[in-house]
Amino acid sequence: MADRVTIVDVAARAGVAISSVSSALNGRPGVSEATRARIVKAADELGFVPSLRGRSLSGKKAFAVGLVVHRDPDVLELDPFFASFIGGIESHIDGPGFALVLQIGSDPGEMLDRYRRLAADNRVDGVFLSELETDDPRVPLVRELGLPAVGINAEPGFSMPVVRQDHEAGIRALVSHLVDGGHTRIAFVGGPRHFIHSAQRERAWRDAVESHGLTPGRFVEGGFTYAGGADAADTLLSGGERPTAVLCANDLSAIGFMSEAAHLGFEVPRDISVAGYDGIQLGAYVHPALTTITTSPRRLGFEAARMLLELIDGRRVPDTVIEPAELLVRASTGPVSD
Amino acid sequence: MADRVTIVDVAARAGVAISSVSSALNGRPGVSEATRARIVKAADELGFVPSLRGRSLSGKKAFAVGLVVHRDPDVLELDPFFASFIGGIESHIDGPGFALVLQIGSDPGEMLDRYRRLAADNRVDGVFLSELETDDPRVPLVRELGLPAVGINAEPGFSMPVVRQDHEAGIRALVSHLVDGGHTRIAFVGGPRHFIHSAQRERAWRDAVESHGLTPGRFVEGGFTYAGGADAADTLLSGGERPTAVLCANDLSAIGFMSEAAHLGFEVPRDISVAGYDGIQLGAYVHPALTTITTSPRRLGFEAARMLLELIDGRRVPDTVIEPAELLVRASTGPVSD
DNA sequence: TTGAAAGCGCTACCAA
DNA sequence: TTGGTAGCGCTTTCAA
Repeated sequence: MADRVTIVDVAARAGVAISSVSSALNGRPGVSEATRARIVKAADELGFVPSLRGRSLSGKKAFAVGLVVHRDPDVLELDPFFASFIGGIESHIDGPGFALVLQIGSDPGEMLDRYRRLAADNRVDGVFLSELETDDPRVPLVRELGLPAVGINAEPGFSMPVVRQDHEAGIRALVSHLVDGGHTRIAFVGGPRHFIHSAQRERAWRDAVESHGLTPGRFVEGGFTYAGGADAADTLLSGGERPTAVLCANDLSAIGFMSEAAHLGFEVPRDISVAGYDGIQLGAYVHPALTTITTSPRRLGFEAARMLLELIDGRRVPDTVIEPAELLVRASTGPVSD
Repeated sequence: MADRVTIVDVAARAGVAISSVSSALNGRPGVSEATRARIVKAADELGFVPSLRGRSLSGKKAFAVGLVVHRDPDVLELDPFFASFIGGIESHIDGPGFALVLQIGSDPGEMLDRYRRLAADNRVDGVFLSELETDDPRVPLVRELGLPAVGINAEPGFSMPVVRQDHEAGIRALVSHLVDGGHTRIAFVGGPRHFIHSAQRERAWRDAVESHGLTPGRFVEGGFTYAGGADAADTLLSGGERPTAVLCANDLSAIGFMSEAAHLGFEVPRDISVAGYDGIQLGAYVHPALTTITTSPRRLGFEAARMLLELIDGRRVPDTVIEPAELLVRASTGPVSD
């Protein structure tokens, strides 16, 4: 490995001072066009790449952003969100030369410490807060740490900049689709209620059903997992008043629900319509193909990154709303048959 | 945010030179016990956290390792490997104060550039190379860049340190289990052949089947995906000589295979036994529960991290072999019935 | 417009 | 055993 080319080498080659090189290469004023051109040429010839470390040390920036995923790897295994979300983040931060520091952990206590260490080490210039919970302790923490942060899918009026994808329209469209099909008993398989996005979906379901003059059906917690969805099927399909349709808070629990329903001898959608939320690939392949509401994690990641980099630059950023999640009707929902 | 506490502050408080502080806090010799104690006390009282940047700049280390996932986020969506693998990496690097820089990308050309940039920026001190392919261009690249690297599941005798989990024993056990059940036509649904781990599994299947004096059944490419597994079912179950058992190169394609088989009117395992490879959670919940070979991505991550940090420290490390992948018999395989 | 020099926070070397 | 100091590579201020 050849010795690293430094700003000193460039300055020497261009016959100028290093400060001029710095100014020229960073597009700062105070350098004549001729000099700038000469410096750029020298830098090119030498293959100069500014040292991140030098820049960090003097500029007090890490040129990195952090994402702490608070989730057990086993549960994460089937999660459709993060891979795309991270892809979206990177598609934005790459240009400005930022990198993503990722941490995965399941211990709740330790999680806050991870943010503390990221901040103490100046490892990152800002963080993303996803899977927000009500009274999420990370919110006061990042504030205390002075760590720029962007929240994902929090409520409007949240105490930090937020990027959000509207869920209500999609759920409303789904419920309308079901009501149009003659459904009156529409149940809900929710995620853990302490998650904001979980609660949001439940509320949207209630509101949408009520807006049609109906009473919301039964609610069962499905924990966002395949097994939880299957358990919910056991519960909802055994009891007396069976729903004719069920909306699950995510696709994975909907697929678990369908599988268990089939196992119990019910046919989807003839005996019960099932819908999910997320729009994961798998939903297109299961039998019957899953009706769902398609979200845009990649887009959320991209916008979150854009906002975070602006925050880091010291600018104020308004909340961002991306295109709403959309209803995608496939084969797992249909009209009531009796 | 209060001003950062620096080594200068600690030195002032302890009434010593900063060089002594550095030595004392880094456990280097040349400091008396009394002085060391005084310095530690001062550092504690001040809440001193050494600046990563300062250390990086002067020590020429980034205190970070990199993982570039070369995969389309949509495909990654259901991948069981990376979340656990990353969890394993972190459980080791946390202590030494390293962080993980993650990049996800699907563009093959761009991927090599990512490694180049990670190296040029000195963003990381080393990288993990997973999902190795035959003649993988990353291998010469990291060598050229002088970037320490650890390979995951490559062949013995690979040109860089490797951590490996034996797959042969598990596949042999599975094939024995099938042969014991009277199966003679055992097909294989493979992953893309350019992947080393994919080719390994295929070869192990061939060897195991032949070791029982049988001829390997048909081979179909399932692309490691649910849809690919389903397509493979279409192919294998329609033709004349149907296999009585099929081994899929990963669980996801096995689950797709089972789903499509059911859809085509076949019952698993009565009409055909199906087995996967990986041991993902989902396999426990599908109907029938999937027989599979359980791998240890978390353990691979942990060992890979340990090796990489040693490499970074300039030590030579021998290849590591973790406990072999194990056969887990569930309900999707059974004796031949006719 | 240009250049010199002072940091940024740390490590490591060399003298005292 | 201690302390002083020269880097590490850059940004930024201040003179020239």
